[in-house]
Amino acid sequence: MHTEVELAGTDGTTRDDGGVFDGLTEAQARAVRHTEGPLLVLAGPGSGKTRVITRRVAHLVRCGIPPWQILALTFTNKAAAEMRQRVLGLLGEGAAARGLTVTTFHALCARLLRRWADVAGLPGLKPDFAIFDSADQAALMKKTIEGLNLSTGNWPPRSVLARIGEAKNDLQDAEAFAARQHDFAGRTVAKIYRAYQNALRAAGGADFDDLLVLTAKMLRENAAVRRACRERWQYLLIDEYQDTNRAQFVIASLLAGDGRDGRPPNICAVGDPDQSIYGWRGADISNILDFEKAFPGAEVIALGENFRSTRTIIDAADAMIRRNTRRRHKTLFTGNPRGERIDAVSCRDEHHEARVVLEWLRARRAEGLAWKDMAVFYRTNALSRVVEDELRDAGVPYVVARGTAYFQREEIKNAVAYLRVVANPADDVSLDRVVNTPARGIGDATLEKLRTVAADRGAPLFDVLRDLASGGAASLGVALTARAQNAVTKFVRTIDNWRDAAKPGAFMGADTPGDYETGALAELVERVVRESGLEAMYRAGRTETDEERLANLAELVTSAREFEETFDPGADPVLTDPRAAAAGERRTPPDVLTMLHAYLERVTLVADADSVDPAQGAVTLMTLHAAKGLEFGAVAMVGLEERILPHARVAEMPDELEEERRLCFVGITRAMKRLLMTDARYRSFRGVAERQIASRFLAELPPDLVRHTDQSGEEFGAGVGALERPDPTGASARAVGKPARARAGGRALAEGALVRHPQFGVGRVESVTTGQGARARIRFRDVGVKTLVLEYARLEMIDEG
DNA sequence: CACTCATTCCTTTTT
DNA sequence: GGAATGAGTG
Repeated sequence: MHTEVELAGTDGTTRDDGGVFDGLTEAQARAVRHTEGPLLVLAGPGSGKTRVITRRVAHLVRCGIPPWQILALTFTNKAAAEMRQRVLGLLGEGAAARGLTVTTFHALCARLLRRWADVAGLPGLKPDFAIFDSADQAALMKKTIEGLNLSTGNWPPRSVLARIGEAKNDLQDAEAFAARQHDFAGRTVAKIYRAYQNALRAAGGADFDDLLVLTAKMLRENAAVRRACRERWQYLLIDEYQDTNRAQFVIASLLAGDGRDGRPPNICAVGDPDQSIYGWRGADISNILDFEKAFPGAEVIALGENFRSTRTIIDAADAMIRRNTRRRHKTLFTGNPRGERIDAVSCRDEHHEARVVLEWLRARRAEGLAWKDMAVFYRTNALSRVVEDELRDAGVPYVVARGTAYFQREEIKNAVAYLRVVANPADDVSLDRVVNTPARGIGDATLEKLRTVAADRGAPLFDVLRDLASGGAASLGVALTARAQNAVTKFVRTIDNWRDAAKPGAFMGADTPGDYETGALAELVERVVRESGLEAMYRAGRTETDEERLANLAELVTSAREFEETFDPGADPVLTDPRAAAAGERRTPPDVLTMLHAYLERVTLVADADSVDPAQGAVTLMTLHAAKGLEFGAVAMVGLEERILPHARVAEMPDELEEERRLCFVGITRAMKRLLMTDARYRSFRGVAERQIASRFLAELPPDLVRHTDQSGEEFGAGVGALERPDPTGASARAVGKPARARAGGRALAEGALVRHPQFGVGRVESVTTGQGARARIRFRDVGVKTLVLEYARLEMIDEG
């Protein structure tokens, strides 16, 4: 990266020793200068937070602190990468920063656990544990609930997981949780909690929450581990401190110490209580509100001056956020010009809203702003689709910030599941996914028998498969066809072959002394993609999506290669001795299995926000949550309606209103120059148009700062959206889109007709049903056959056929 | 055992 | 509007 350019361009600084203080305000400089003892930096939006953090790290190093004694923690990989990049820019890429640890909470915990799990007395957790993401968690939870003969209808896996997650964030293990439950529902959840943890450990897994909880437990209960960590990291810096939960607070406190050993807690927490938006995930805003209670004698520095936005935007944001009660007073102000008023437009429905947003963005473009300097924010992901359609139809380039999307794709999940089984054959969840994908004759009936054996033995399923492969069905006491047995044997061989290839000291099956060769991991990934049959499976399909899938699999190999190339054992907090790393000493190179673990860790811990890349020349679409920490010249916020922002949940949980207001505050303060906020009078949820009320937050903005136009009564362009335009009265909205006969674009639809779908493109109708919920089966030229509900599918008639 | 078709449910936000 | 699940057929 061009760190030098960036450095000179944004700061005007040089590499001179005094450079770290150049261009800083008095308050910023104080925060940089403070090195010993607890420090809390209350950094308002656009107050130069990142700059302060990076300068502070550079200053510490300049003061003679060895870089490997510094630990900087963030919440996202992107934030970590950015911070590292900027620090390196200040210090130079060379040895000056070697050993500096900049990472996320979750990644740090994963590493610490791998390093010490077996010595720290964490029952059942093996160092090669797999990290279970939310999809894995849900799958395992479903199995667990069914295993207890409970119904997933009464005990929805997602809500049970949410409850257990809350308990975990509060550091209650299954026993502690059980002790607090007195009613039937609570006791049942406690039972599920215990069973879930057992299943998780049996599968050699740890979920996201476990990473934090177990690390907190380990640091608390194991003095040796605690000492080792404290010895290594003497200076602790935590970004977005307002988002820390109880477990993270405990980890931070234990790493910082309480000063009783004669060393002051050198913890620097940076954050803004007004931007705390992860309360639902267990983040505890009291951590930052009561920082001085936890760390007596802490210095507190408020950065209230905003360098990002116009005065209008800052004044509006400040007026709104002042209504919150749970906050630390901090006046927002800016020396920037007043700028334009905020645009607020009331629209007729979501399609009209999308059109309004499009035209507004075009106007900004006409004023000379680049697409990449514009963004659209929304409260829920579901709101993005209509905007996407509009931008796509208009030919406006856009990207949706969905970093996890790539790894959620079926083909990638499959390939990753194979890799996870290679890394850890006990991972039953991943094994379930791949054992018969692609179909290889190991069907449900066969698996059911083998699962029973595994359950009886209390062993992972793969062990049973392996025994079957070597000893035959009779040895397990089950009856299986020879065909099934052969299929299993072949599968086990395949997996074991890969494992052998990845074993320490082995290189693609052959023993290779000496260094780890870059490319070995990518080669393993490539082999898995090919030999698993996944490649052949997607190659067999000839549709465009199959081609896309093949391309994605190829991309996975590339990503593994890139990972290898950028992997730096010296930067790893626990793999190598930091002093040795700092001295540039060569260490034992990692084996392929170690690399595989590290790679899977990386793959599992990606977040949506990680994928935001403003370098592309496109409008960025994202949730308000993902927007935190970013800035754009022009921002459009859609869906400013009651039950959306603030979210409907507030009706039941009034306490959450303040967090919704903070979310709105975060959105507003991302805008540098121009801001548009829209609401729609009618909006469709699950296909039903509902009457909407403008958000109370709009009314909280000082009227003189806003230019409001009400277009909700106006007519707008007919055409594509005509079918589902709701009736203005709302009462008969459903009737409008439900003609007795199947129609598209107002014309009768019959077999053989040629139609266009806004997303799927051109297709021919194969069959059609009439009446309530009329559907048409359409063969699309590009995406294959789809069955669409005519009421919702915005079909355009090309030829009646 | 694999594939196709129909029904159900869905909706916060994410490491 | 669509994904995920479940029933039924070849």
